[in-house]
Amino acid sequence: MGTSGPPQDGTSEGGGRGRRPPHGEPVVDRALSLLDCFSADRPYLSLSELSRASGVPASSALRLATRLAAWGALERLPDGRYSVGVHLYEVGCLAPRGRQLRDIALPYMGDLADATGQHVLLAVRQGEHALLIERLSGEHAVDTLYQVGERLPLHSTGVGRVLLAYADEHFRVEYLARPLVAEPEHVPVDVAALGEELREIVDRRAEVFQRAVPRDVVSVAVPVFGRGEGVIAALSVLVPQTRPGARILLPAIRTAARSISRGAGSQAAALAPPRRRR
Amino acid sequence: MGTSGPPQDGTSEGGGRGRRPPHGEPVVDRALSLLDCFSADRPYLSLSELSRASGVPASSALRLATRLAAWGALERLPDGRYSVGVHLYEVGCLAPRGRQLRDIALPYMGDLADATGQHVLLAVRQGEHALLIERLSGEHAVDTLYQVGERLPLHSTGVGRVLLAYADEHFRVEYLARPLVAEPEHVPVDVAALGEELREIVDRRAEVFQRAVPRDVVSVAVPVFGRGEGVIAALSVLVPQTRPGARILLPAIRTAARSISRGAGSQAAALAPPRRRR
DNA sequence: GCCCGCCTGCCGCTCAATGGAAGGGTGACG
DNA sequence: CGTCACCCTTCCATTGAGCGGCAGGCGGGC
Repeated sequence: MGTSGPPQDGTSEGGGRGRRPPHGEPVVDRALSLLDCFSADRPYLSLSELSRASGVPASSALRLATRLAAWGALERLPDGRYSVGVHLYEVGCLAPRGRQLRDIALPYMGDLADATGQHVLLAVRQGEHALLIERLSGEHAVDTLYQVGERLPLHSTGVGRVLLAYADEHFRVEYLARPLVAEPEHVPVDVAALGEELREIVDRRAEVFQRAVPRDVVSVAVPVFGRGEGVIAALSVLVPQTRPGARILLPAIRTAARSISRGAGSQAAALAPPRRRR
Repeated sequence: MGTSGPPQDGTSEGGGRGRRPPHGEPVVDRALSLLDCFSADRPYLSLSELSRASGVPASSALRLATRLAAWGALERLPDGRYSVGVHLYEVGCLAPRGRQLRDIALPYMGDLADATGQHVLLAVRQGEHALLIERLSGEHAVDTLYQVGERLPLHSTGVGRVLLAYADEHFRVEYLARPLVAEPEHVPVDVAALGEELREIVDRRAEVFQRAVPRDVVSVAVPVFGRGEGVIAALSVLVPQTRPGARILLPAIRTAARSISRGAGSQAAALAPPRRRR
């Protein structure tokens, strides 16, 4: 409907030229917020789409996008639209918890995919989500569920629950404090039961998580430890529920996770670095 | 008082606090230049290393790095050093010519790796380099040569030459105009001969490139076309020169490249978008 | 033709960005 | 234990880089 009452109010005084925004947000943040407008569903955005999605005025969005494109964070297509640039992909590959972890894990994940014929997932925790670092699919795998680079909820996926169970207590308590809804079922989560389940995950060093939506699958997930101390990732195999006894896969998955741990540990300070300070 | 002269001179007054640099570079560029300091060899940098490598004063580097870290482009380790953050990896995965291309190509590359037992490479052109998007290694592959995310020279690699041969003429002429040195042999390149070779590459739709350093290998490379018009990538198999007749692999590689082309073409406007403007 | 939406260049007004100096902390060396 | 060297962080006066409303140009739909 009408104008949603933007904060113009009476400030219209004067020529209006060159008015700076009252709440100046740092330039860098605005530039980065442009990058957040892209998603797997929308890999191409025009300038005005970019401007609307980020809330940055068009002329400013153009200036920032031009800079980002000059560096290679964005690319401009012949039709004028923008997409994420390969240089950003290039730099992103240097993320130790991203591609480096993936490179270590890939061979073992491949073995698992061959042996089980199902989906094999590797995820790390990023803030309040589990980020899918890699997915390999065996021959008998069900339809695609998640895309690499996608975020999964911590409370209603196998890998997410493992990552949550091993997260530091402060974060875990805060996370459980707010209302959680299982996706995509849209059912509220019983926090007390989840807390108990998380304790059991730590005890068993594994999680077997069933879900009926969008498909009847069982996720068998285990933690991946980094040089002895913390959990750096979660590894999981996704099997259709029609196949009984997903649990018999556990030893194989554990073995693969241990191999990845060993590989990660042998890397220079890599994935679970020494702690000092604080 | 009034000396509005050059920055340094009247240092006595006010102690020279807060002098701005005469040639201010855009903030966004400086922030992004911090990201360029990381490399496969140096995935972890302290603040002062970051400051020295980028040329940004320490206090400014701290401010920028803090912002980048808040967004997830950087991560701060417990020991105070920085690394590239997973959120950047996440966004980088949305690069159509990066991960999307890789996802399309991976199955066919896997088949090639299984069938040949050698290294399979996929690269795109990024500016004046070939960027290695993916590498798969078969069982009999020689030692690792290149890392994913690494840049290769256009004039002295198999994939590079293919990408160069199919680049637009303007770029190609400019590229050949400057002195080229084959790496890592450090031998000047015969530009005339290279130009001729590039024409042959287009004729044959393939390149068979031998090199002795650092290892005796033959690269058999072919172009990957995107929806009919341009070349979007190059696909190559790397075989040791001890195995005769690398050429017999050509049909298999061509088939894989064609499959990738088909996959890329079926993607929405994806990799070789419609052209308008300019 | 007329309208609508998008991209782009323009330009005076500010305040966010700037970097030197200072403070605190840590480790190496003698 | 004192000295030195290096690193990270906070502080702050200064100022030009960033800002966004406006208008012109372009193209597509009706």
